[in-house]
Amino acid sequence: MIHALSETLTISQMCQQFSVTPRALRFYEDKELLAPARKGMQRLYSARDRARLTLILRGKRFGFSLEDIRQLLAMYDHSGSNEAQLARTLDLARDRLAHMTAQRDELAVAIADLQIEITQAAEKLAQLRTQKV
Amino acid sequence: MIHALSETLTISQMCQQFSVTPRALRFYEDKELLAPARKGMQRLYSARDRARLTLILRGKRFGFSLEDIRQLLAMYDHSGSNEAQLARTLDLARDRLAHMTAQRDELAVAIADLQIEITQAAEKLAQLRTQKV
DNA sequence: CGTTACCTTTACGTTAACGTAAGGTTATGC
DNA sequence: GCATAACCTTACGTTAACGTAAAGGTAACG
Repeated sequence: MIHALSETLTISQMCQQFSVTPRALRFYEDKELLAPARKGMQRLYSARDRARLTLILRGKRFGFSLEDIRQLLAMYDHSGSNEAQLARTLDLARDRLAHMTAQRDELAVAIADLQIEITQAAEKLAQLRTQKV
Repeated sequence: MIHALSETLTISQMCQQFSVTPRALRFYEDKELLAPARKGMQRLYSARDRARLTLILRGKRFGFSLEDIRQLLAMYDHSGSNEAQLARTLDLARDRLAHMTAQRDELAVAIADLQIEITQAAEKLAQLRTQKV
């Protein structure tokens, strides 16, 4: 059987792949964002753990707190298979989505602004250089 | 003369307009992100200060540190009117731009992912509700 | 059998970005 | 003329997200 995707990684292998420290991974576990399996004392990270870590790091880049991310992950788990849970979780997801689209829109504006600044600065620099000649 | 845009605001007026605390404004000043004028001891914030604060808060929403933002603001000042300064500043701006466009692209992916999750969750919820009937 | 590599836990230290409390100044209303 | 509001400075406290050091277990290698 081929099980490449279900292969499990040690903590140092994870650190290499994701460019994080062991301390960070243990910290995320402590905060209940990850829950790797154990072989004796040793942590073993599954494909699911890797997927979760991807989401964790992504969330961080978007300025979410670890607590925010923990809730998001709970949603990706659709952990509440009962109706009330699922409804609450869906609300939270829609909030996040609104937040992210707002962020995307603002980011577009910021990028445009910055591009204008860059163009102007580049022109000014070109002027300074031709004047020298 | 009409000078509505050059009117100056007190710290509490600033706090209202931008939904920040006085402590935050003083903190930003301490870190050299703002430098409002003074009338005696009292801070007076100009239109330029307001523009800078807008950029500060925007930067924060994008996960930049205050130190990052301080450098960005120095760029918006095009403070180095000498060639070397301007060139360095332009490099920094292009770095930021690259970072922001990367962030935008990743955000687009994340939004798409989340939308799929939401759709699936919504369907599941609908099922749960029709089953009840 | 020792040491090297990799893992573990516990626990105190650190940085950023403010919060909060204490104590003092200035303008305004009554 | 004094209290109230709005400002100020100084300084210690707090939270998040780890860093780092200490002390120890285990498996393989020579």
